[in-house]
Amino acid sequence: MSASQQNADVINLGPALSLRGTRMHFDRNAEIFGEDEAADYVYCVVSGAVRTMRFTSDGRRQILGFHLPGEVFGVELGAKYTLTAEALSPTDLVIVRRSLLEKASAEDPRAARCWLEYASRTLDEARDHALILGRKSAGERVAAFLLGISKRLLHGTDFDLPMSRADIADYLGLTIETVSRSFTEMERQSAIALPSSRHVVMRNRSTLALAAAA
Amino acid sequence: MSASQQNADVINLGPALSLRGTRMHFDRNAEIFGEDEAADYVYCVVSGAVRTMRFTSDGRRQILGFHLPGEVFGVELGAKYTLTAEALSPTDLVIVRRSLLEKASAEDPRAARCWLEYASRTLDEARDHALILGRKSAGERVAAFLLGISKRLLHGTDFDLPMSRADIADYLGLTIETVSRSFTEMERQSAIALPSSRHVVMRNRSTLALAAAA
DNA sequence: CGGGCGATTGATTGCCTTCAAACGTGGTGG
DNA sequence: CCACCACGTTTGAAGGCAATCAATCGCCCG
Repeated sequence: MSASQQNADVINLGPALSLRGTRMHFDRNAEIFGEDEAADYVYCVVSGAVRTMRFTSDGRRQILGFHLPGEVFGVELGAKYTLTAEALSPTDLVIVRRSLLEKASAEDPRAARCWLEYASRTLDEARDHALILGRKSAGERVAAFLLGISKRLLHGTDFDLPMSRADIADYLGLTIETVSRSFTEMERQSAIALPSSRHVVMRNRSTLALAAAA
Repeated sequence: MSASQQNADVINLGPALSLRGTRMHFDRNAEIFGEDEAADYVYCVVSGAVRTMRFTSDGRRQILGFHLPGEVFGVELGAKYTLTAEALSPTDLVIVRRSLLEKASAEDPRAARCWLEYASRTLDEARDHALILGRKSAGERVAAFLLGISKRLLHGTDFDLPMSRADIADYLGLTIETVSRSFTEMERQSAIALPSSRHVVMRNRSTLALAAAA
């Protein structure tokens, strides 16, 4: 499948930072780590997908990010995780002790740089997310979401969404129904096609980009 | 005024990371740095206050954070700033070359740790902000904002807001009118008093905490 | 005293949520 | 093998919360 079989149990944080780890499996909806747990590991998705999220005291959920195959997550800078991670579907991960990452960074400035760049990207994404949540309409949010996701897992013209409408809604600060209606509307505009609810065909990227108004 | 006069031109990123810098002044609404500029400096507010923000292509503004006296901002991990910073009022800052910070971190692991902890806090705040923007009502947002701000600049029972209703609105993803109505409502509930539009008296913190529903 | 800007308040609109029902699909057990 | 059930999704109708439009107020400064 993958070009490099030897990368099976290796996390790649950049050109100068590869770490050998352990393979683990998580069932759908299984918790990978929880808020306030010691942040002793970093993770890389091999197959499946992951959501990270935070909750209000009365149980409302905000999804902060999705993590797709090849992507790293759980790299916290503080001592504890400040969010919760769950598997969206049956998921294989590589986990690496955080201490190994810190050791590598201490020894090699280039490795430390990779780590910083990773953190930088995370922060940048959080800021874009705030812009979407604070200042965009429902249609714009969904369009932006589709563009962002498609950039990460598009092969050819179409792809499968690894998450439900409920997950998308909790990521975009909307309801399931509004997400569904927005999908239908994008389809009506021929920006996408939806042969099934999880399968998205990109029909007109520029229409989508226009609708995202980023 | 301040307890320690000798700290005048020093940025304090933590117990093990103090750096001597240069004092600078910015007028109200002056740009301190802009998106895509080289992130060559880090900043600390001496007096006044600062907003950091990002824009949509059609000009809508999302304020990402406010920075009050004693607080550090502009510590980017990547090569360029990914946001814009402006002075809320006539503001004095201490600026330090980023290279000095990097040098200190390379030489002293404790200094590097301070830097990490700073970045960690920034990311944590961004996540809380996403939760507020995505999943809270107008009243909850304003209550959470007042609690957060008061924790940072409360002396006794009251404080002065350094920012306008428009700034608060763009921070909370609301309109000026909605922010104003929420303030009035909090006042009606005796959670706060507003002798003038910028001056807030904390009357009942627990009412506010209840309204914030965090 | 007049002008300008920010804040408040009121009236109305509209977008998204809520409530409700139907649809489709995948899985299970009869 | 098919019927049935559970769950996720879609669609429809109604309601509500915040946005928009608009007018007034208050304050600072000229």
